Amino acid sequence: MALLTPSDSALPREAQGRGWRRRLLCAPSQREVLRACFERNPYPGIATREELTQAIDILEPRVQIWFQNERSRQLRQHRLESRPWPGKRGPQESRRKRTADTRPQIALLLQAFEQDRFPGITIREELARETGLQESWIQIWFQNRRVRHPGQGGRAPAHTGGLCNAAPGGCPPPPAPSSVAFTHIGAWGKGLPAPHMPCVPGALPQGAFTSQGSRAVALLQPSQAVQAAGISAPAPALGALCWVPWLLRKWDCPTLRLLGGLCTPTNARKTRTHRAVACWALARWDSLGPFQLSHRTKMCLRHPRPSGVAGGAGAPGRQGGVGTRRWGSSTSGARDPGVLRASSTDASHQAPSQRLQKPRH
DNA sequence: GAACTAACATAATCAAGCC
DNA sequence: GGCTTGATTATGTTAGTTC
Repeated sequence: MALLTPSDSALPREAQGRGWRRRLLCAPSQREVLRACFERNPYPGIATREELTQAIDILEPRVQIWFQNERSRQLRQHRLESRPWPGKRGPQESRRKRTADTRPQIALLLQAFEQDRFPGITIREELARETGLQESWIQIWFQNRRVRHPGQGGRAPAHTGGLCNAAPGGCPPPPAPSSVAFTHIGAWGKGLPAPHMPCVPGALPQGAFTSQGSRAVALLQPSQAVQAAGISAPAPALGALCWVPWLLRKWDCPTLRLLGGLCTPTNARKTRTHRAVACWALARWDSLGPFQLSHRTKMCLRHPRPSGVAGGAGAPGRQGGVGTRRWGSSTSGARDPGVLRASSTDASHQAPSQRLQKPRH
């Protein structure tokens, strides 16, 4: 059943090794099967997806993407019509088995990651050939790698224009633990009092950074953050907020491991100490004013990304249809609201992506 | 040009498996 | 139990295709 009809359009970006995968055009019959399956279960496990792959001749990763997009559409539609989303029903289908030991191939991937953190389809397929791994696995590997090793690797995504994913050439080495002071991510605090750094090429000094990918989080240089917070301590040449999770791991610093009860992820044991991003615990910008000394040693976990905060592949300039959701209105029972989230409902929590416009290209 | 939608991005989380 | 890391989710943007 050869129903795949990729377009014949030119792929100049792919030719450069940075392009997107060629679009899959679902035939009506394929879509029908997918929709029928979606009706039965919008969250198919690997077994079902594999079955679909066999049935309609669409690769499993494409099936997975289709279900992601379809869920997104349906969820949006349900919200618009104020209908409850049925969510997961029936017994949970099993996940894909963890990919076996990939150590032999990792070196090659690391090398590729160093050169380019956002490989296009051509490069990913090339890596897949060389390693014998699936291209979709490589894509996931890069996703996870970018999140967990923000300071490593090469260029920012091509589509982010002037935004950088890290300073050119990656983040600078982290400062010594003794002098660390963390920046404040205004996006998740209330009433960010300080100016935003412009995110245009050349505007950010070495070591400054924007958030991952194109998610244009307003940020401060450490010195600015300290200044804004009224901290008199000398501002270290802190390179990047993106180091924080890394620091948490590497330094094993108890002062960075406080407030375990602040967020209550289901998997708290595994996430509590790692998924932290810098924000000064208890230091509510609006209510407490300048930091008090007692706050300096406290870190809190960042609450989950609020709905409406752009997490997407590109510029924040456009208002997506889903982007108007208020915080705390998650439709997913799986996502932990967290303590901070519960108090984060006012309009000052505007998504950073809505405040910081990325120059379009 | 607008609408639709596959592809891709993120953060957050779950969970397997190793130490 | 702590940690690493593969897999999955929700959500948002980009860009190709169709009308």
